[in-house]
Amino acid sequence: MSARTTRANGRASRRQILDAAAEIASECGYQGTSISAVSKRSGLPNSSIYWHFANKEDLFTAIINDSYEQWCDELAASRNSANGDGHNFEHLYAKLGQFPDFIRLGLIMTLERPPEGGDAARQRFLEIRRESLENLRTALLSDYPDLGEPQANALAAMTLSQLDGSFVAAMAGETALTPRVLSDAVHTLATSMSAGHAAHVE
Amino acid sequence: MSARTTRANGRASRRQILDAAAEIASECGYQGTSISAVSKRSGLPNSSIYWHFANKEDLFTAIINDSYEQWCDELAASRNSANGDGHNFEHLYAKLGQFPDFIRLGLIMTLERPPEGGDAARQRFLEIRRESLENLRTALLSDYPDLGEPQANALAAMTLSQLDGSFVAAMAGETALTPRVLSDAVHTLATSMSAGHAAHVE
DNA sequence: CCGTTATTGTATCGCTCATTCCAACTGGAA
DNA sequence: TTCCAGTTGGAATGAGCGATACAATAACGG
Repeated sequence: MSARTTRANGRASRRQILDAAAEIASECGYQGTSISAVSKRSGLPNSSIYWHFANKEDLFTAIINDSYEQWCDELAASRNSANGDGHNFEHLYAKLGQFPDFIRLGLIMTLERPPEGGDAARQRFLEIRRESLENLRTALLSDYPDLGEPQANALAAMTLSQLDGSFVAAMAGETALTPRVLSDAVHTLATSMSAGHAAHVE
Repeated sequence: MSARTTRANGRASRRQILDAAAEIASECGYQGTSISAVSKRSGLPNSSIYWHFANKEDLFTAIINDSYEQWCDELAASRNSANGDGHNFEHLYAKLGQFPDFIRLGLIMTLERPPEGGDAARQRFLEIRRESLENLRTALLSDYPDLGEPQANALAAMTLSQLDGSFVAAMAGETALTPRVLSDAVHTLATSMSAGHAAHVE
């Protein structure tokens, strides 16, 4: 009489599809990822993909959500295992250096015009971005209490875009930006913008 | 007896194709741009495109070169008309805010895996990036002579990636990053990394 | 005028795309 | 055993892709 439990095989297949699709999508973007390629890499037929996901757009939304969730879990785990003290930007930069799938895919989708007839996946990524921006803002205000509201907003935006930019730089094969250099820069700007240096943002 | 002058119509057509292709490509990326779409927007038939360019890859290389050249000309012109004094990062940031086609397209192509069988267009964009990085480096050293070589390298890389990142931020609809804020940040970092503050880069 | 060359128009190829259809199989519930 | 929902196999569909072939035109030099 209990609610029918979902078939174990079904969940496993969904996972296989998501893993395969995330790999391909983060390399090839939305337009460059074909359903048949996902089918081939996941080992499951075309029809299984369309049984688990309504269409390509729905699959991509799921990829972003799933990959983001995985990355958040990893971040939390590694933060707990290491020094559990306060916010550590160097740690964040280092973790991003592992190129989580959802960021590469999300950046491509941010830059590309959304496919006509639905842009749920892109919107979901932008939502994650806004959440991250807010997290950065509060983290900065907590680490640098002398920072004013407008300065914190500007610095959070700059930090996020610096993260995006260093991701691009890594993809371009440039190597000058280490996590250390980047986190030091945030510190320099934060202290400079605190207190008497308000001229940075009017 | 003079070398046969190229037909006027030919050059005009090439220009129409490049303009149409640049618009579409910067919005849709490599995979998302179809030859027939370029044909439709440029008003010229399919065969004309393949007469002017060897294939899709060749067309994209031409787009990047052409759009980059146009942008450089505009930058130089507006720099001459305004204050012709030294390097002005705020001016550069403002000019980039006009979203030149080659950057949006170049960023997409940097993030996407190159299409198999040739990645000339992407390589050309990466070459432009390296040139820009070098230009930034010498500009920084000229504006801040106390900056050491390694500091200038790191700061140039950070500035370039900051440019990329703020481009992404603009595409994501975020508005906190003004040219003024960004150029002030470069100044803060440059002065902080000059002279006695060498701890930033070891 | 002619002939040559540059460019366009149209049709077509073989292929892959996203999506759909449906028959087959699977495993628990009745 | 029977039944049925969940899931897979595999083929089909219609559209669009990049690219090519080739006749038709347009402009120029002679």
